[in-house]
Amino acid sequence: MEALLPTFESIFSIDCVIFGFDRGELKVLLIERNEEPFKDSFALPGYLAAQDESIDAAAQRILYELTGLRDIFMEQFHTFGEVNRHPQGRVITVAYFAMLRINGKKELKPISSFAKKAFWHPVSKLPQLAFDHSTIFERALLKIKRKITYQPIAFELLPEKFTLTQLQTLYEAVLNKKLDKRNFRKKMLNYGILKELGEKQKGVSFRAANLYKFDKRKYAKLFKNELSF
Amino acid sequence: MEALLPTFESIFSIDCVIFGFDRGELKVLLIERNEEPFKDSFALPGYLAAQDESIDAAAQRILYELTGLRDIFMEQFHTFGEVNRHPQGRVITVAYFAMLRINGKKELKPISSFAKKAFWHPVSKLPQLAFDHSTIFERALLKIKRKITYQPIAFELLPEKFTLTQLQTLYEAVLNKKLDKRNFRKKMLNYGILKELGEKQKGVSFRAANLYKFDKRKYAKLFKNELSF
DNA sequence: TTTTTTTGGTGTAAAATATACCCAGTAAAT
DNA sequence: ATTTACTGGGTATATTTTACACCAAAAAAA
Repeated sequence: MEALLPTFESIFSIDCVIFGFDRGELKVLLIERNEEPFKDSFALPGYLAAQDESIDAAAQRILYELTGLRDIFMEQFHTFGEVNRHPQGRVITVAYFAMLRINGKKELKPISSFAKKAFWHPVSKLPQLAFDHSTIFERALLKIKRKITYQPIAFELLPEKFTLTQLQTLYEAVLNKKLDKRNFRKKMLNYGILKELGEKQKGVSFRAANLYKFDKRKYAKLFKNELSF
Repeated sequence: MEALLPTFESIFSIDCVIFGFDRGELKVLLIERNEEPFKDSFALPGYLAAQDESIDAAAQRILYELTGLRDIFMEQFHTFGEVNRHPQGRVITVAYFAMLRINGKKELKPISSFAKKAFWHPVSKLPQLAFDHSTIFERALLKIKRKITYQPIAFELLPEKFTLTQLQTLYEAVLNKKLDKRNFRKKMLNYGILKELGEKQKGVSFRAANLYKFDKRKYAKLFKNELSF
């Protein structure tokens, strides 16, 4: 690489806002920092990018190192570049978000010692976060609020098989408002992207609901015709 | 600034996609580069950010230096961070877009010698651009196509007083499809964000059309009530 | 076994919104 | 006077959105 470019001590980092959904609650993945600055504080999983990796690749690597999660589809949504957002220098950060099934299988276990632990925290009553991470989080939340109304990102948060009530509860959690049950069902079923499985919920202490799954093929077809939610 | 952070020869830049509208055609602001790499090529106005300025401020400064334009409201839309997007080193670039009235008053005159000239180019039949600027441009175009359907960004492209036909032509240029005249008018007038001026177009060789202007106050009110296009 | 509790699942009417579609009026130029 | 080029308006239909309430099913408790 030629040294024709002026440089300064700039670095850039990646921060990830990973949303999950559990027991009717919307959650976000946080870490407890193990290094200064903001040692012991809660923060979004994020770290410095390396010289020889694209920002998308950096996002994948960093999320893995801090949480043990691999191959999560993340989407970039905003870059934060205020001069003093990092107390130790000029760091601009590219923020990504993702939606993720929280299930027992995927253990949260930081690989790097940079994070003491990684854990899910309810989106309501979020504590103060390190750096400008509260701002970053708010912006991510706004993003998924908008996006959920025109793209089927919600399904990423649910188990593969889910009931319509679970789906509705999720929408209500993200949008933070009540929805009408009949209209919600009508609308969802009308999109034609749900496949009814003919199976029932099990192990519940009330009438078992029908299970559905998201039908990717039908959605792809819908999308080709330029339709969206 | 303490030197606690690892650094590498990273830099970041800003690129601006400025849209304009003239004679029924959608245009984009390009520069002709005066420095290697890609000397003499066409490119989006863009340059390296400085250490002590936020990325938003850098965007303003860089646009000014390369085109002479000041105080243009720009919105960040994506950050491009492939490893090899710049032949001379690792440069990630934060891309901004803006909508701009093209009118005689604002002269395009690069302040910095980095650009030989700045000029408007029709969006259709755009030439090959330097670096990954063609990709950046495409992404910006997609962005405004979506955005124009739910936010009144179109008015920024028109003169202060405009006719409904001009407005429609603009929508057609951005969306790249024909719209029905009566429905378009009905819809626009229904939003209630246009103020009819009671004036007529002048100097046209056919029946003069009514002039309108965008009513910011009414739009602000609309927006408070969470409505959008 | 009966009752209670809890959730699942469904339809219709009214209102709002979006779509499709054409022709007379006006000004300017010749 | 005629031609040219554009403005400006209304209605019928289809689609989408909204509001709204009750019975069915299953498990748990009595």
